[in-house]
Amino acid sequence: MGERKIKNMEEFASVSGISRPTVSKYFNDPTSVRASTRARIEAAIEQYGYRPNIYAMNQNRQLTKNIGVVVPYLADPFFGEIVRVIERRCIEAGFSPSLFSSHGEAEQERDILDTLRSLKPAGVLLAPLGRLSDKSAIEAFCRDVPTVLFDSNIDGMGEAFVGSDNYSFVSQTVEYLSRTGEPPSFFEMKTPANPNANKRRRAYLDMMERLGLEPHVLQIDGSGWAFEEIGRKGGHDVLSRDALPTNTVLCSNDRLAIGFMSACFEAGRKVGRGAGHDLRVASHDDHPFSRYTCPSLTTAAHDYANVSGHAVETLFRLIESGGRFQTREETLFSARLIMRDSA
Amino acid sequence: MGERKIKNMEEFASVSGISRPTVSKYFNDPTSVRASTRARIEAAIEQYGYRPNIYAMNQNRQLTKNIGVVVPYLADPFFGEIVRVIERRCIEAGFSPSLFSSHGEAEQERDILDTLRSLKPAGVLLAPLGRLSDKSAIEAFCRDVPTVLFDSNIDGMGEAFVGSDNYSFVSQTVEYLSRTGEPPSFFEMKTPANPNANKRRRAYLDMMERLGLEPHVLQIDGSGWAFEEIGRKGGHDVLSRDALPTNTVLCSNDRLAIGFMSACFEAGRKVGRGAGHDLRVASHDDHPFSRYTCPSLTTAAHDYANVSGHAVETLFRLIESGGRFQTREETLFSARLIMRDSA
DNA sequence: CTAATTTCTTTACGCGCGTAAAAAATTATT
DNA sequence: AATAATTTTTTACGCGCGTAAAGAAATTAG
Repeated sequence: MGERKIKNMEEFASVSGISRPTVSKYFNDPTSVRASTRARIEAAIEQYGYRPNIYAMNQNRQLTKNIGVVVPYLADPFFGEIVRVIERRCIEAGFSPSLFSSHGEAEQERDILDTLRSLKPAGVLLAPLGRLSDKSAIEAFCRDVPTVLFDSNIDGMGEAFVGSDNYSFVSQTVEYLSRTGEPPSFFEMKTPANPNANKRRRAYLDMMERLGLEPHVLQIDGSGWAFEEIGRKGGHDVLSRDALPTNTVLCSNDRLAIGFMSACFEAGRKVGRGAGHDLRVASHDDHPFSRYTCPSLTTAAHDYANVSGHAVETLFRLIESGGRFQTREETLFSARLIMRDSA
Repeated sequence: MGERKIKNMEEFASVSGISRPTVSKYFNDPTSVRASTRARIEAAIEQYGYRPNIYAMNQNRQLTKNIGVVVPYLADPFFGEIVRVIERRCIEAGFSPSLFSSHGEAEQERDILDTLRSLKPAGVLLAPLGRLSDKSAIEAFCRDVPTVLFDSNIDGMGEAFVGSDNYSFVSQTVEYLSRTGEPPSFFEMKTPANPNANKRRRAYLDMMERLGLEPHVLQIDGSGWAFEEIGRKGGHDVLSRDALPTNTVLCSNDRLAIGFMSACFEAGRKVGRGAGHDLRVASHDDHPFSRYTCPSLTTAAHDYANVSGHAVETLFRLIESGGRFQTREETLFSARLIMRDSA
C-alpha cells in the first residue's frame, strides 16, 4: 500500500491485471474465482488498499452481504455479550453486521425494521421487545426479510427461533431451592415486558405442583426496563408487608434480583444460606454482574455461547436456503445452575 | 398506503405529480423545497410508502446522511445510555446513525474505522479504546472523516473532544471523604485501559497535596475490560495484605468499586459510614448499577445528558462547517457528587 | 399589473458497479 | 494431442439516483 489512489473497480482491475467482471465476482465471493486469480487480486488489494464502493455494490445486487442485528435494550450487558459473539461470527463469514437497539420502545423497533428493509439485508437476527412489540409490523417484516428471532420468541414469526429453555432455568432453581431449604416464592413484575417471564412463571407453578408444594407468586408493580428499581421498590413493599410465606425468594430474572437484594440490604435483612441469614434469594439469567452482588447471586445461566452461536448458524443456513425453511425451527438451550452465596 | 408498489423515484415522481429532480432535492433536504411542494410529496409518501434506495442515493452524494457512532465496549451500561441519546438526536436531525462497538479490542477498532470510511459518513462520534487504540490509525481516520471524540480524549485527534472533567470528579470525592472522615487511598488498575484513569490518579495526588494529606495509591494487577473481577481480586489482595493506611478507599471507577465491594463482603468487612462499619468506599462514574450495590455506592456522576447532547451538537456544527474547525474544541462537563451509603 | 425573484420542470449525463452473453484462454480429462 | 470442462475476457447494458443547465411557471415585490 502506498501507490497512488485507485478510484474505482475499472482502475483497480487494470492495475491488478484482471478483468473487471472477474474482480467483481471476487468481491461477491472470493472462492468463486480460481486460486491463482484470487492471489493476484489479493496482492493488488494489499498493494493499493482498494475497497469497492459499497453503495454501488449493493445497489443492483438483489441480496446484499449485510446482516441486521436488533436487540431490545443495549444498556443490558447481557446483550452486549451476545452482540459481540454475533458480530464476530458474521464478519468471519464475510458479512457486514449492522447493529440496532430498540431501547425498550416499540416505536423504535418499528423504525428499525423500516430502516432494515431499505438496507436489503441478506438476513436479520431479531431479539424483539416482546409484549410491547408491534406484532403485525414484525410479521410483515418477516415475510419480506429472512429473519431468525432470538432471546424472546413470538409465536410463528420468523423462520426460526433460538433461545433458552425457560423451563430448564426454573426447574433447576426450584428443585435446588426446595431440596436445600424452604420452598421459594416467585418474585416478578405484574406486567412483564418479556414473554420469557410468563414462561418462567408457568414453569414455577408447574414445578411447585409436581413437588407437591404450595406456589406463591409475588407480582410487583412497575413497567418498562428499569428492572433494578422496580425490583427494589417491589422488594421494599413485599418486605414491609411481610408478604413472604417462606424465607426463600426466586426472582424471575437477575436484574430484578439485584434490585430486590438492594431492598433487603436497606431493610437490614441478611441474604444468604445458613445460620445468621434471614432469607435466600435466587434468580435466572447469570447477568454479568450477578457474580458481584453482595452476596453473590445464585442463578441459572444462559448458554450464551450456544444461543448466539446457533442463532448465527441458523441464519446462515437460512440465507443459503434462499430465505425460507420448510418448517419453522425452534431451538432451546438448557440453563446451567450456578450456585453462589445468596441461596 | 396500500396502492401498488412504487419501484423507483421516477415512478414516485410521476404519481406524486412532482418532477424527479425536485423529489430528489426533497429527500436530500425537505426544507429546500417550497412548503406546498413538500406537503404534496409527503402526502404521496404517506400514500405509497415510498422510500428511496439508500444505496443509489449515497453512491453519488459526496456526503451521505450517515453518522458513525463508535463505543469501546457495549456490555457497559454506561455506553448504552449514551448511545440511546445520541441515536435519538441524530434521527431527529435527519441523519442515520450506525452503531459500532470495539468490544475492547484495538483490532476491532481499526476494522470499524475502515468500515466507516467506506460508509462515507457525514461525521463520526468516536469514543476510543484509549491506551490500546492504534493512534496512527485514528489520526489518519480523523484526517479523512469529520470526527468528534467523546468519553476519552486522545491529544490532538479529531476536531473536538467532549467529555467529563476528571478533575472535578476526584476533587469532589476527595474533598468530601477527607472532610467527613479519614482521607482516602486511591484504588486503581496498574495499567488502565482508559486515559481518564491517569487523569484521575493525578487529580487525586494533586488534591491530597493541596489538602496537606499523605496520598496513597493502590495499584492492582490486571488488564482488559473485566473491571469487576480485577477489582475483586485486587480487593482481596489489598485486604489480606492489610495494605490500607486508612479506613477509606476511593476507586478510580464504579466497576472497579463494584468488584472491590464484593471482595469486602466476601472478606467480612462492612462497607459504609458510621458505627458498625469497617471501611468507606467511594468511586466515580455513577454507573447505572451503582445505586444497587450493597450498600449503595457514593460516587461522582457524569453529566450524561450534557456529554451526549453536546457531543452531537458539536458534530452537527462540524458538519455544517464543512468538516473542519479553526481550532480543536475541548468541552468538559463537571461531575456531580452523589452521596449514598457506602461513604 | 409588470418586473424581479424564487421554485420547479425538462433534458441530459454520469456515478460505480452488477450482470448477461459470446468469444477467448486456460486447465483437466482421456 | 485432442477434446471437454472450466475460467476469464470482451463487450455492452442498466440500476436508481445525483446533479447540472436552461427554460417555464409560480410567487413576491414594487
